[in-house]
Amino acid sequence: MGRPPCCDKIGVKKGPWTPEEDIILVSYIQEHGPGNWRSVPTNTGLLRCSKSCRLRWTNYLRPGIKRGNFTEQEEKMIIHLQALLGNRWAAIASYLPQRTDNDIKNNWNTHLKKKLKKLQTDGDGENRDGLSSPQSVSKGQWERRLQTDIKMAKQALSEALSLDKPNSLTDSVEFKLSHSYLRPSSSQSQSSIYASSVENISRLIQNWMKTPPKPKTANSAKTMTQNSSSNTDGGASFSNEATPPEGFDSFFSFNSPNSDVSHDSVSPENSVFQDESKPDLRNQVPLRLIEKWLLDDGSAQAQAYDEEEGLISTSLENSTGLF
DNA sequence: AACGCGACCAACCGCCTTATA
DNA sequence: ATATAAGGCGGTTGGTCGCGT
Repeated sequence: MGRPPCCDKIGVKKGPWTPEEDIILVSYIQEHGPGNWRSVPTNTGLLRCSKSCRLRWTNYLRPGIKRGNFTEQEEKMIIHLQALLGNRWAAIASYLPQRTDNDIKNNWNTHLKKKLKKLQTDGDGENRDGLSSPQSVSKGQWERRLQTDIKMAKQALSEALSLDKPNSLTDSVEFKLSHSYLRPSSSQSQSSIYASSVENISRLIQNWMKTPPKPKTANSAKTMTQNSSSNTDGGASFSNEATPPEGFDSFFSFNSPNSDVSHDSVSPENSVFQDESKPDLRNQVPLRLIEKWLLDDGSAQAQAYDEEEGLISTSLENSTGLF
């Protein structure tokens, strides 16, 4: 037979999450780690299906998520990646570690699609800035995708072959960055990571108890989220009535104001979670590969790319006309 | 003040793939 | 090998908010 049944669909709550539910979920994940979503509703008493719990975690509660407006840099990157990968939001999100696929998808549907459309009508479909028009994108899209897939496969293979011996690849900056979470310092095992976060969450709960949200409200969660999304810093997600508890502050303070898309903004703790909920970067094309590809694709005049940030900075510079 | 409308976004839905008994 | 549930993903929906009239 198959697996045991997940969660019976009877009495499953739907709709916006309340702060209480959020805290329960976060506390549980702090203790047990993400994964095994099937057991989450039963173990926490949450009247939510496992799918809903997972979604809430990955799209909202997971540490390291940056909320609020997208930067130009991010938008440009999304546009390029969308042209490259199509509507594969999860894949696109893997290159924007602080953004969720849902976020990117929403941003695309509400902003970027219009921007591109406007650009297309304004520029009469002309390619002024090196950014591919939708037509030109679809024209060579499959060819490009194939090319990318081949590169991905090659890269994955070369990494797999070189895993056992340190070499130039493993010495590279991006390798260190994307693998740093695999080598936690001896003083910081995974369990201790969770433990420290448990402290945070308990403080969070204490503070939250002091200033409980107004009971009304199917909107309390919504209020939280809306406030947080208007906060371009991202991070803490409490309404103004309930001032951000200090625990929350430290727990969700992964996003420095200028840490837009950089990999190294991922803290070790963050990485532990991201390791679970984001695609493993080892299996992704290194950013630089995509970067180079985009450079080839978008603009022949772009020569160098930013070593520090690992972004598609230079090629994207060429599409500043968009914004 | 009331209404309409569009923008925004969290959450749901349904399908597909993967894992497991 | 097969059936079935979990997990993952993209598309869509529905509630809320802000702005203009």
